[in-house]
Amino acid sequence: MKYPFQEVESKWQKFWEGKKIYKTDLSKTDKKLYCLVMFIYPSAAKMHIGHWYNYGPTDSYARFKKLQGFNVFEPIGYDAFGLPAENYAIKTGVHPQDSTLKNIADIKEMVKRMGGMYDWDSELMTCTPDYYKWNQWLFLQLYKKGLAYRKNAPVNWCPSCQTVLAREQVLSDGGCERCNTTVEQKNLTQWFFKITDYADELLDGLNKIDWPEKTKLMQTNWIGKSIGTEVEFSVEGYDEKIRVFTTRPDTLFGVTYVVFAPEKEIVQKITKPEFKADVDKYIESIKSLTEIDRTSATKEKTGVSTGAYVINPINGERVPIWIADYVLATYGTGMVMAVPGHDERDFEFAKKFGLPIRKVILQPNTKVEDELKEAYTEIGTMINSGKYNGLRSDLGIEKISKDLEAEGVGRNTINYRLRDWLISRQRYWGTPIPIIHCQRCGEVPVPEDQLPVVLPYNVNFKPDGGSPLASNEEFVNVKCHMCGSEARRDADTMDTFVDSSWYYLRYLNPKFTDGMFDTNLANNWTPVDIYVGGAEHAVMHLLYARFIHKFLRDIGLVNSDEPFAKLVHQGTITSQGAKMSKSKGNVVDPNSFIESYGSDVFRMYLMFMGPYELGGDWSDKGIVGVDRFVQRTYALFNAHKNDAKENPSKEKYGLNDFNEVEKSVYRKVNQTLEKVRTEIEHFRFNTGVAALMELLNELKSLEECRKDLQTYALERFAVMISPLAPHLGEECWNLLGNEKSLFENPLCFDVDQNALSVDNVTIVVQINGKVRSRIDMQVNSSDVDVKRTVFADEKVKLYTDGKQLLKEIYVPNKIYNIVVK
RNA sequence: GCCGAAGUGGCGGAAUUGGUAGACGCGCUGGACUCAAAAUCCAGUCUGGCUUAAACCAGGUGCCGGUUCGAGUCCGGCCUUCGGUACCA
Repeated sequence: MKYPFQEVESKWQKFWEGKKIYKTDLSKTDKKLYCLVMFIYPSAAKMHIGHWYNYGPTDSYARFKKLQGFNVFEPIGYDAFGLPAENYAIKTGVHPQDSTLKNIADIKEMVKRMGGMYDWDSELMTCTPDYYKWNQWLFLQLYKKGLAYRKNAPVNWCPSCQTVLAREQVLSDGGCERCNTTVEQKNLTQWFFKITDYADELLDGLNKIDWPEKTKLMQTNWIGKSIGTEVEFSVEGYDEKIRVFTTRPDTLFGVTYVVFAPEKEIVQKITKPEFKADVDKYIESIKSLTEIDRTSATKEKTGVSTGAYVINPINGERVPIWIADYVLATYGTGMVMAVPGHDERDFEFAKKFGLPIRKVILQPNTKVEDELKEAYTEIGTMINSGKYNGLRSDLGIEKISKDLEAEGVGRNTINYRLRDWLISRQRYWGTPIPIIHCQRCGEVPVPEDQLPVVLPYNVNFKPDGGSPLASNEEFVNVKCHMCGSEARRDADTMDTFVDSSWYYLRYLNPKFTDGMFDTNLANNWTPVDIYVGGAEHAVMHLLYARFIHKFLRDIGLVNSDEPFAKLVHQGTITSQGAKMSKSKGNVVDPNSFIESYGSDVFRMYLMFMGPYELGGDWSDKGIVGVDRFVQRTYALFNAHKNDAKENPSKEKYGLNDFNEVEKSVYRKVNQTLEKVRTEIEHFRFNTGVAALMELLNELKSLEECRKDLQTYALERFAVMISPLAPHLGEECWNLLGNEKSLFENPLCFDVDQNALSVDNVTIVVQINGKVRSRIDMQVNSSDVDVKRTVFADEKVKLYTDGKQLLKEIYVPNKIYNIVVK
């Protein structure tokens, strides 16, 4: 009889739902385990393969932990605000709220069909006022502490999405993270969250969390902490002093010019009249360049002289001021000292414009008079550096830095690459920013008791350059809370990454009305024990959430430093070598597989495909293998109906109770218990499934075993397979005659360590490193016995007779290596 | 350019601290069942050599070299692919 997956799956789904087996009692914190998967972005009505790959295995992990007796909390929800819904609305006229709610309903049905053990009482969606109210409240707390502020700055503008983007949301090729359109630079007044205040802590905290090294490294690089010195130069002919940031004060004697970012205001002031025309022309010319062109490291360097000079504080030398676009206005002071001898960029620039190159660091094993063919950027001996000559340059860094500080012309400084998080968006489908702009009072926060600022349903969300909310008079026009005069609401909405920065806290009680979330529960249940999601969030969501968590801790709402104790990235499933996308037409629809094989088979196949962290290219070639495995499993249990009732097994047996076949089965069952446990524990589902397949193969000899051992084996098999194929597992368990559901009464069998021991081992005999023979010995035979047996072996004799014995290495129970000449 | 990960049969992929390379599955080949097919079951399946066959021998984990009794695993130098990053001073 074929496994009737439709019937079985819906039966157990109804059972679980009816018994509320998914429900977690959060008041019990003993053996608590918060297993979280990144919530769903409901931009389409269907769950695609990527969702299944993310949620299925994670749910299996959660179920496995539940069977082990953990009090598992596994919630799910919807990251419901965002651009795709709004773009869809622009195209079709369907309101984002309507399409989103519809999508969520469809997705929810699919998630249930998958057999996820989600706590539906904790379900949340970010687009409801009772959720986003707390985004606004969070904003106000940040605002109070000066961590939410508005400034005019050059920002990334996506002309297609018609909104600004945070820097994290611009791809490395300059494209928009959502739509790939090349972003433009614009000077706009925008809202920022001051994540940079937490830069150091975000860096240090990485040491305390169990995350993939690669992800931590990405965050480290993104934060880009750089320790250096700010050196003050005076501008010749002006009272003005300028400061440059350098990590190499040891090369200060090698400065032959300085470079300002062209957009620095001071450029206008210090440029000599006869250079003005060229300078203006240059500034104009770079305006037409895109950010990518401008910052491309492969682009040839350009720049012009201003005709002005600064004085080098270390030696009083006069060096020219140039402007060049390779100096970024937004990093450090926007001005750098140029040391062409020891900096690649400066070298290239100096070569091109004929500026002097001075060697001040001597490369070991080279001569002072050797010409520099390229910039030497490593440590060496200081030369041409006055009283510092002969000093090792890394020591020179400290020494000069100290001396500059003593002279009052320098100080130690730390710079970060990290910028503040730009959170305002000129779009409709998001959280309104709780600020009003009063003609008299200026920026006024909406009082907390007036939250939420509700997102109006009726707006013109067509993109015409401005924020859609701005055209909704009813929304925008308000009286100032301070003075009562006419005011306008801020018409921007928040980046949806604000929503996802704290949702894991809200899950604990999404109906909580006394605050953002229940602090008691949060203190007991966070940090999240295991968090699973895509690596593409490494420097976006995963950085933002850490920042917000630390802020919430600082205002006393949580007591932990980090939101996610352990992080696992699932790999990406591609299709024909490319990311699945509608535009490429390579999207694989999981539904057809669910319909022909059922969700257990599909889930298990996704796990069996390969290492979870690796993902891979989709192919359905092997799914029949998993299906066969399921069919054989079902057939086996069907042939053993009520075995557990009729022939109950003991908890444990002695190996002496068995004949050889029984011993072998008993051992294999226990080896598999051990194997499956460690594999699932480490998210190595592929080898976990393989171990169960091996066991099933071994169980071919089950009929030759005594009846109670059959029960012993089958019960354990059912329990092991149930996290991976939950419906099948329950069904098998039930077929054996067990009355209580596995997930209703979690159960986990211990490994009989005695069964893991073996009587006999095969010892491989190598001669000069080549395998020449194998001998079977009793386990832990004495070295003498092993040696005697080895040398009695015909093949060994063949290779050793008449040869000189040089060496013997015996690795007990494994290998016997003989070296002969 | 820099940083990181990975290269193993026809395919997806296994291989504790260096210790029998190719688990498990797909595919393929042969057989059983069948009037026949599908499904299922059984056997075989890294490559080459020699064999009716088995046994045996040689080679083999991207390439070149090294360490070691022994290397997919460690070290040095390359090549390729995929992620991240892009003049951050």
